[in-house]
Amino acid sequence: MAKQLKKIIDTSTEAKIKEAAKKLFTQKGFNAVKTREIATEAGINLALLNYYFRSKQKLFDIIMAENLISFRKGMSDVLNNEKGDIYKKIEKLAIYYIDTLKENPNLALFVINAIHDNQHDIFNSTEDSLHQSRKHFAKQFLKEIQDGKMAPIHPVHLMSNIIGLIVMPFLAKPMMLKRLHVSEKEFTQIMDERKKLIPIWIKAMLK
Amino acid sequence: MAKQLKKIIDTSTEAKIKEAAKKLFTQKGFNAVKTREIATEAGINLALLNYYFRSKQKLFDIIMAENLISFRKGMSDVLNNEKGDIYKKIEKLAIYYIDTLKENPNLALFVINAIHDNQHDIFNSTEDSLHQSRKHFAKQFLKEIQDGKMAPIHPVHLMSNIIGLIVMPFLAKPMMLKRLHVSEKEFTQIMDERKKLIPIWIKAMLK
DNA sequence: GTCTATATTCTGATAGAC
DNA sequence: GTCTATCAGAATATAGAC
Repeated sequence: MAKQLKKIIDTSTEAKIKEAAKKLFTQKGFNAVKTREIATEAGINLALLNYYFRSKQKLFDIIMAENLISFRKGMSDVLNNEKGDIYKKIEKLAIYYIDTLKENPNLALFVINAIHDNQHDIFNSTEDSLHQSRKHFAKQFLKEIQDGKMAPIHPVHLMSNIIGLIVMPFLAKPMMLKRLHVSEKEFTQIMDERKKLIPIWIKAMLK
Repeated sequence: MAKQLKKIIDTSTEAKIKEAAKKLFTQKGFNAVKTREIATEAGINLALLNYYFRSKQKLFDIIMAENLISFRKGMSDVLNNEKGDIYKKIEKLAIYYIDTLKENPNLALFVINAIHDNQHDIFNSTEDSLHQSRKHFAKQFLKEIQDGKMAPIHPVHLMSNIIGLIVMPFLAKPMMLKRLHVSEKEFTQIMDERKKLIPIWIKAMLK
């Protein structure tokens, strides 16, 4: 009880280290971040990092897990609980991820790198909720096709298109800003536009 | 003359190092790759790496440049030289990049990471050819909108959509294969399908 | 729990023999 | 050109005082 309360309002050293590590690891990846950097960013001594987390690797694993959970949470929530049709769900997905990535654009690259990193088997965690929600979404998808409302395409196409349209602008953001002479503020506005546009686009392209 | 011939048929130590470095750097990035690893992969001694390339950094810069050139070459060629309409160009782009990424799926992640890496200013090289070709493509794009053939959207939307649809499946490939139970062969087939589908999709969504 | 000082390992690079 | 041996510095991790 007291323990739980402590955790919630934790502004302790442990929390500070984790926060600093999260910021840096998400931004630059495992190898580019040095433990001294984390310590400085957290405003603590280097030795405390190992005192609380034993090793840099263990600290990273925790950050990795938390990032992935927050990245998946939206998908699980939307696909599972929303009663809407397939395009409504896509809109909810777009809203959730675009808002998340607006706050932390580096999260996209972090997750993509994690997907390619064989060291961490991030697909191991058999999250039943997410698995089930996907099944339901897949059913809706198949029904659309059977009813002749959607062109018969492979699920890989659908998923690639949804994820691609949502995530790619954030992955290519530095290029977009420089090459197309777009300001941060404009970029944010354009991303907000996409929340409405993406479901419309998906519907149009798969008709 | 003799020198040039030598370079073309080079299977020498220098070439072996470069090949090994290219493979590893493209796969894992600069920091994750250790010089000893490159030496082992190339089947040579560690000292030879510095003998031929002076430093790890210089070696990486060469690989980086070559990767970026091969990644841009397609864009420059297509946008510049092709006389087709905007959708024909998009199809040519899709064909070029999908074929390139089929051979080296890691290239996509490498370029994305390079885009985010402030250490290497990859936008500095003022390739006039590419710049000019973009201008022409931009004109075609604007004309489509003025003629009422295309919805009036920001260029960021268009570029995000084109790049997203082409590149995202390769970025998410490990996830796609595992989660959607797709084999390597199937994946390749699906990517080939996308060459024809992407221009059609873009046309449909932007009408 | 927190710090200073230090041990230990890793890593890029070089010297010098062949 | 290629190798072995080694250096110098960086980076992770720990010992031990407070």
